[in-house]
Amino acid sequence: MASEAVPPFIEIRHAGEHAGQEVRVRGWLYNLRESGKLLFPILRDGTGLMQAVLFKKTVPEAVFEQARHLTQESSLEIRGVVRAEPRAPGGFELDARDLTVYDAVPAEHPYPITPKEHGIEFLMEHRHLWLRSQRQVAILRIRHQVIRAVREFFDNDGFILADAPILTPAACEGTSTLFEVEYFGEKAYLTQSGQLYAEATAMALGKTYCFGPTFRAEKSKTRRHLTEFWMVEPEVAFAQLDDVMHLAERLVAHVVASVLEHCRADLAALERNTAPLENVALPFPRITYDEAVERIRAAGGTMEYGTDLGGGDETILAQQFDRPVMVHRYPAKVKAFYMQPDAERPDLALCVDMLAPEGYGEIIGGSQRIHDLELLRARIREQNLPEEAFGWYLDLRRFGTVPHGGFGMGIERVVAWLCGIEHVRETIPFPRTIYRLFP
RNA sequence: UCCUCAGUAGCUCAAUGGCAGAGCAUCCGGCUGUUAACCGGAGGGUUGUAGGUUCGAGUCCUACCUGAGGAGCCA
Repeated sequence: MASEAVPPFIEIRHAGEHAGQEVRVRGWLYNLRESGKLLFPILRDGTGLMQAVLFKKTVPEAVFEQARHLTQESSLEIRGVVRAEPRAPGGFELDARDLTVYDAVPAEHPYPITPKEHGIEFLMEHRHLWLRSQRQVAILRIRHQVIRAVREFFDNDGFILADAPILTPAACEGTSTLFEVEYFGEKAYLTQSGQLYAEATAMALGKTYCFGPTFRAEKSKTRRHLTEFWMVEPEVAFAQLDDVMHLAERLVAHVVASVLEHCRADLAALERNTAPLENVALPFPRITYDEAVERIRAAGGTMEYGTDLGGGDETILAQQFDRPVMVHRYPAKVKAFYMQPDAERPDLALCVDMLAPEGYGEIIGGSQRIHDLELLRARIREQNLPEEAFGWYLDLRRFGTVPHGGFGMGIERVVAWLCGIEHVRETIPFPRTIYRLFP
């Protein structure tokens, strides 16, 4: 091998495998400390952080001078020898021989996000840069793992991915507000759920799921709401409410276990106490709506029977369990038109909400669907929904209808819970909230 | 939509109705092991906008704008 051979580029996460070797690392300057004739640049490459050491006498004079003036987030490449260093964060350090700058951030316009504190408005305004911080990187890695685990779960269980359209002709549920768009002279709406379409694909494929963005134009302004969020929605032919609940708890248990297995370092970076996550094992507790109301009242809540659970009620209830709890059989009148009534108590819907522990609220909502044609038509009329718009949906009950059911799981709420963070806005790269459409 | 709170240097925040300040960031200098390094120095302001009260307003009043927290609704 020629003595002039250029050393290979390595990712920082693999630095430990190259101890004693000369390598090149490229990335962005995370921080730079100076101590006389020593420079300590910390490089960030998306896979980790690594500190390099530049001695004034072991690198060319011009290189040292240039490095001394480097500003935060300048992009660069460092050639050097990897050395085990117990004091370094990753356990390894780079003894620099040379340093090449790709782009020096000008001092007149320094990188706005400094290592100190910032307010949320400023950070949101600079979301495109905020993503580079260690905390955001850790959250996005966990989001990636959640999505990977969800798809792995369904794919390994015989489900077929069959995505629903994002542009739709009418409301899936009459209640929520929709974003309206102009569609070649007609009105169209951004989907708020792929469920109705998933029912059609389930009749074709048996077990299906769709996974994509959904939109709600509600003026909700809380830590649990985005106007654009990602939802995974399985739908299963022949499934009844018990099957839906069992599927939901198996999915959540798998996702939690997968994140615990693959994201230890990221959870640690977020200072997430993983003990509550370790508890998440099957089976999850199941209580009826009636029991939930009793428990909430006994715990000092003031909810009225017959209404939906509020955010505070959910927290009171979830605090009584060490893992997610499933609340089933809500009063039919507070739930969607397509939910199958309980045969023994027709005023109740065969539905289930899963509440995450630690006050993270509802992460799953699902039900057994009405499969009887006449009952479904009656419900559509009762809710004053346009029957003609649901013609294709009613067809599913005209041609070999069977009991079926499914649920929707909000990815951002699951990620927020697993990360132990306050607000869902940090769980998606570019959040859309009622008052923010930028960047 | 409703309720509450906040807007002062690039950022995070101080300033009894009486001279607009500090830390970080940036620039200059010092230091051969720094860990949000440290030490010394410099530059940096139409106090969100428009009115009003007052001898005097960052501070009090009114309206508006922007943002945050919460409620309702939801995943």
